[in-house]
Amino acid sequence: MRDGDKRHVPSVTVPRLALYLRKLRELRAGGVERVSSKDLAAMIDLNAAQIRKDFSYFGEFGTRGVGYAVPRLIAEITRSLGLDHTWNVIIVGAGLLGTALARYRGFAEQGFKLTGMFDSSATVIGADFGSGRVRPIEGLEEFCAETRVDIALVTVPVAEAQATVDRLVAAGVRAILNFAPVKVVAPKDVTVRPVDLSSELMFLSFCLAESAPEGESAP
Amino acid sequence: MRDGDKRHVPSVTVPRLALYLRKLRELRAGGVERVSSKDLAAMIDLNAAQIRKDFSYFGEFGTRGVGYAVPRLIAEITRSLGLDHTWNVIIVGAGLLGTALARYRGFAEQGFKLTGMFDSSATVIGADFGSGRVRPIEGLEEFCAETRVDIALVTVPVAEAQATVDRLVAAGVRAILNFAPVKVVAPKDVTVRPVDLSSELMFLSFCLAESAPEGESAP
DNA sequence: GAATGTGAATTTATTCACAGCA
DNA sequence: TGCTGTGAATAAATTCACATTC
Repeated sequence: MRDGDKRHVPSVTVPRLALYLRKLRELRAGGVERVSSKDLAAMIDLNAAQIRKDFSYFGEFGTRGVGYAVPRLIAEITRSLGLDHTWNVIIVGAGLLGTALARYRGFAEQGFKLTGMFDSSATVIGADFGSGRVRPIEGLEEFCAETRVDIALVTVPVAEAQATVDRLVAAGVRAILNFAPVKVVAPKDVTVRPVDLSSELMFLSFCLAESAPEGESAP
Repeated sequence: MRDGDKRHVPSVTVPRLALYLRKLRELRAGGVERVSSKDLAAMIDLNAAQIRKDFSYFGEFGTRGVGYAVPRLIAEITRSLGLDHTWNVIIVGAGLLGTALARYRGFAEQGFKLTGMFDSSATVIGADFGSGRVRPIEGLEEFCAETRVDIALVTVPVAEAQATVDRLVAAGVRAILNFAPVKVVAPKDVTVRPVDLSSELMFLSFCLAESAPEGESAP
C-alpha cells in the first residue's frame, strides 16, 4: 500500500489492534526490540497473515526478512487508533455500574479523561465520584457546550437509554458506549457500541445448552 | 428445515437472538399477539431476512402469510438460548467491578443465580456482596466440586486472569466471561467471552480520529 | 534465508428474491 | 394476498500462497 492511501478498515480489525497494542507494550516492557507476525500470532493465538493484513490497512510498518520494530509498531498503532489524542469522557447514570466505571483507573492510562458525571436522582447528585461531583442531568447540554465531550458512557436504566442517547447526539457527542441492555439508534455519523452483560450471559447459556446432553437441568 | 435438524448456528446469530427476545418480551408486555419479521426488523433496525434466517436455524416458528405468534416465539428463543435452565454463576475478583456486578439485579431475572464470590485479598474476604459473603480464592476448587458452577465472571487484575481461567477450567467450569483486558486461552470445549472496556474505548477513539479532520487534538 | 505485503482462494455472513403455504 | 422459509447471489472477513525485499 502506498503511503497516504486510506483503505476501508474492516470494523473487526479495530479490536484486534487493541489486542496487538497490549501485547506489544508487554513485549516492550520486557525489553523486546523486534517481533515477527508469526511470533505475535503464536502469542495471541491468531493467524499471522491476519496480523499483517490488519497492519497493512494503515501502512507498511515492517521490514521484509526481519519483522517489526516493537517501538515503531506501538507508535503506529497508537496513532492509528487515535490514542495520541486525549479524549474527554462523561458518564451518564451514577448507579452502581456508572460509579464503578468512574473509579476505574484504566481511563487516564489510555488517554481518556473523565470530565463529568450526570444523574437525575437527587440522592446521588453532588456525590463525589473520584474526580469531581455528580451533576444534575439537566445541565448536560450546557456542559457539552462549554467543554468538548468526545465520548459518553451511558449507564442509565433501559427505559431512559434512547432518550439519553438522543440528548447526547443533539449535544454533539459522536461516540457512545451503551451499557443499557437495549438497542439504541443514532445517526450514522455517531458511533454507538453496545456493552451488554445480559447478552453475553445469554451467549454462554446458549453454548452450555448446546453442548450439554438433552434434558439436563439445574437441581 | 425439518424438525430435529441441527444446523450450525453462526456465532453472530446468538447475540441477535438476545436482542429479539428483549423486544418480543416488550411487545408481549404491551399485549401484542403477533409480529412479522418485517415489523420486528423495523423496530430494531435490521434486515427482515436476517431475522427469519436466524430463527430458521432453530426451527419453523412462524405461519406463512401471518407472521409469528409472540408468546410461541418467546418460548422457542428462550429454549434455544438455554434460558429455560437455571445457571449457577460465580464471580472471581471482588474489586469494584466484581462488586458492582454482584449487585446487578438483572441476573436472577434471566435465570442466572449468583452462588459464590471469591477473592484473594484478606481485606474483602468475608464481606457481604448482596447474596452471601466473599470466600477466599483457595476454596475455589472445593466449592466447584461441591456445587455445580456453570458460569464464572472473571474480574481479577490482568496479571492473574490467565491463571484464574486455568483454575476454573481445571475445576470444570465451561463458560467464562473475562473482564480483564487481556486475551486468555482455554480448551475449545470451554467458551470464553471477552468483555473489554478498554478495547471498546479504543474503538470509539478510532472512529473519532478517523472522522475528525487531520491534526485535531484536545486542548 | 527469512519475513513482509498482498492478490487470489476460501470461508463466513448478509441480503436478495421467490416458491410455497395460510 | 401476505409473509414465511430458504436457495442463490452478494458482500465481508479470513486464510493461503507467493513474489518481493532485506
